[in-house]
Order: sequence, then structure tokens, then C-alpha cells
Amino acid sequence: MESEEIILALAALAQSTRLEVFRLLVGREPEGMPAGEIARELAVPANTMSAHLSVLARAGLIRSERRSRSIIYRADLDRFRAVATFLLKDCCGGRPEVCAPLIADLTPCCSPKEPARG
Amino acid sequence: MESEEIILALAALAQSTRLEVFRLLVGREPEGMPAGEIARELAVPANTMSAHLSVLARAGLIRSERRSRSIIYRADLDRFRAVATFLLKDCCGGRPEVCAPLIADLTPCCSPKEPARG
DNA sequence: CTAATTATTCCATAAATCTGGAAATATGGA
DNA sequence: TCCATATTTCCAGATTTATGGAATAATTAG
Repeated sequence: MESEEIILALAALAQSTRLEVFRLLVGREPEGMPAGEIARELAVPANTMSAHLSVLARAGLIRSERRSRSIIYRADLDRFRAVATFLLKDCCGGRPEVCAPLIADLTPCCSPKEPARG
Repeated sequence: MESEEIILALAALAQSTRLEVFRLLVGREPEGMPAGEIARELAVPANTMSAHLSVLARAGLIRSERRSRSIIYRADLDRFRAVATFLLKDCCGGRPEVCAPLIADLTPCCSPKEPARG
């Protein structure tokens, strides 16, 4: 994963509407959500939302697929994880003390080996 | 940690010079680095660099402290980790499958207090 | 084909960001 | 004091981003 892609992803999420969209789509995995419904849910005009969706898609954070008249958007969780991993490893590389508490913090929610619960 | 702060942090890192600065400062922990040396190292004019440092500082990702004529900048690793945690938990909350592979990926580099499989 | 639905592209405006020259501020030394 | 160093602030121009009205495209129903 290139630095350029990371910047694209960070920029895509660094905007309130788009961050909300991404959150919304993560919550709707794996079914996804049509563009119009996303716009309605967040009370944003359809064309404005279309521009935001395009930014998120160009950053690789969401994917679209036409289904009949609707275009269904889905969060790309693998990509999101890749971005987070890059960002953390980039700093964690020489600095385990950065990630150690983060792992500790995240582990109760979802540990690697076992299917997690709350 | 508020959404607003997250957006500020993401926007701060979503720019190539600033991402480089942050990387550089993480590598220079805990001594830090004077503003002028950062500018020289990345071949950016002092006033331009000052603007970028200001953005990173406003986002809470770096801190400054005057030492004689120099102003020493340091990465705020706790803050960085807080941003990463918020971002991950925000999505991980209902979706352990996002974080599980990430933890698995990060663990070899830096495990928490206890070995992960303990 | 025509109409309705869904979503995008085109276009213009407003706002924010990036950049760096010139001037200003802060510190320490002679 | 005056001077050099280190950094920031002021300012302006260039670029990018955000927003939404109007027009356009894609799909389906009748």
C-alpha cells in the first residue's frame, strides 16, 4: 500500500459527511445501501452525496454495484483495515509501545484466535 | 474523543509533507526535533513548514516546546493511538471481524503486557 | 415509445487549503 | 545596545474542495 493511497483514504474520511457515510455503511454490512437511501438518511442532496460517494470510492473505502435502478454501496472493510494497518505499522515499526496499548484496548472487543463477543 | 477531533487529525495526516513530518517525528522520539531541522530535512521553506507544523499541533498530533532559540517538536504518540483506537472501535464496535486480523497482524511486532495467547 | 425512478455528470459559486516572500517576534551573545 | 539565529505571522496568489441547481444517463413499468 502506497503513501499516496493512504493520503487519499485519510482525506476521504476527513470530512464529516463522508465519515458518517462510511460509519453508516460499515453498520449495513454486508447488505449495503442504495445511494438514494444514504442521501435521505443523512439529509444531503442526491448530487452532493454522489460526489462524496465518488471520493470514498476513489479512495477504495467503498464499492458500488448496480442493482436494477439502484446503485448499492458497501464498505470495503479489508481496505479500511489495510489503511489502519499501514498507518500503525508505519509508526509501530520501531515503536512497539505505540501499538501495545492499542492491541490491549482492542482485544476485548475482538481477539484474533477466538470469535469475539462484547 | 469527538468526531470533530478525529476529522482534524485525519485532515492533518492527509497531506504528504505533514505525513512525512509525523513519520519523521515518530522516529525521533523521545528527543524530538527543532522546527528548522525538520524543514531542512524535508527540503521545505521554514515558513511553509511552520504552517504545516501548526496544523499538526492544532490536531494534537505533535507538541512543541521552546528550548533556547529553537522550538522542539515531538510526536504525541498517545494522541495518535487515541485517534487510531477511535477509528477502529467506531467500526469494530459491531464488527469484530475487522479488527481481529489487524490485531493478528500487529501482535508479532508488539504484543501487550501478556503474550496474546496467554 | 412515454413516463417514472434512481443516480450521475455538468457547471458555477463559495470556502478552505497550500505555498512562499516579506516582515515581525523571541532568544542569546558581543 | 546591536547583531545573528530560529521561528512565526502577515499577506496574497494559485489550487483544491464542498455544495447544489439543472441537465443527462440508466433502468424498469405500462
